[in-house]
Amino acid sequence: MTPEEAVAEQERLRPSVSTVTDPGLVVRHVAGLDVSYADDDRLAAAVVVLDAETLRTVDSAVVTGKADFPYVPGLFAFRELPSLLRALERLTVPPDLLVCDGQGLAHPRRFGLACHLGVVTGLPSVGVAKTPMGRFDMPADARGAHTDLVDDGEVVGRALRTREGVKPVFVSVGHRIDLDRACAEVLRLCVTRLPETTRRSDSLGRAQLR
DNA sequence: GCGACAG
DNA sequence: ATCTTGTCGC
Repeated sequence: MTPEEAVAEQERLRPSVSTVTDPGLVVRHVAGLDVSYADDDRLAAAVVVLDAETLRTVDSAVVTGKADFPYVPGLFAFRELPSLLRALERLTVPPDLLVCDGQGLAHPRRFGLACHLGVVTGLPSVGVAKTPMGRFDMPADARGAHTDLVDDGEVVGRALRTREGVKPVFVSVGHRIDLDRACAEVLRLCVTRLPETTRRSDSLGRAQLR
């Protein structure tokens, strides 16, 4: 797939994104997804499923593969999506929400990895990124404090303080969820700066490469 | 033309 | 993404 075709694919799928939360949505099992890279072109896609209440890991899956698409800002999903989908297929416990390592709507074409993964799977999803794709004012110090993440005049997400005294993370809607709920779900997954879903999938993936 | 640009 | 344990500070 060429970069041009990838962009066309994003524009084709983008209209399917929903920012509405199903009134009956109960998030009991949350999946965290992440991809780790080796020195060569090998990679490991990992997904863990946590009990949202206790934060216990109730399921996980890892797959190895090759990076067949280069890292291009704005086309990040095309590098990680194929392997992440393979890992998701291996789960036994079906997740109610996907927490992705990257942006959702906070993307130049409003279709980051979290949106892509959400639309393709049909599952609610949120993006949690460590660096912003847009401008923001620093939120207050308290855990839970947040400010708008703005790109091109639009509010595309939030800078969320998940822990006092540390840099905020950047939350944006992926699919089938609203921004308030997305932030609430992310916050309850945070013991340290990053959600437990992200931390555990990250360590599972890098362990697989060893 | 120059800088920006998730992981 | 990746290189990476102990250590400084509140």
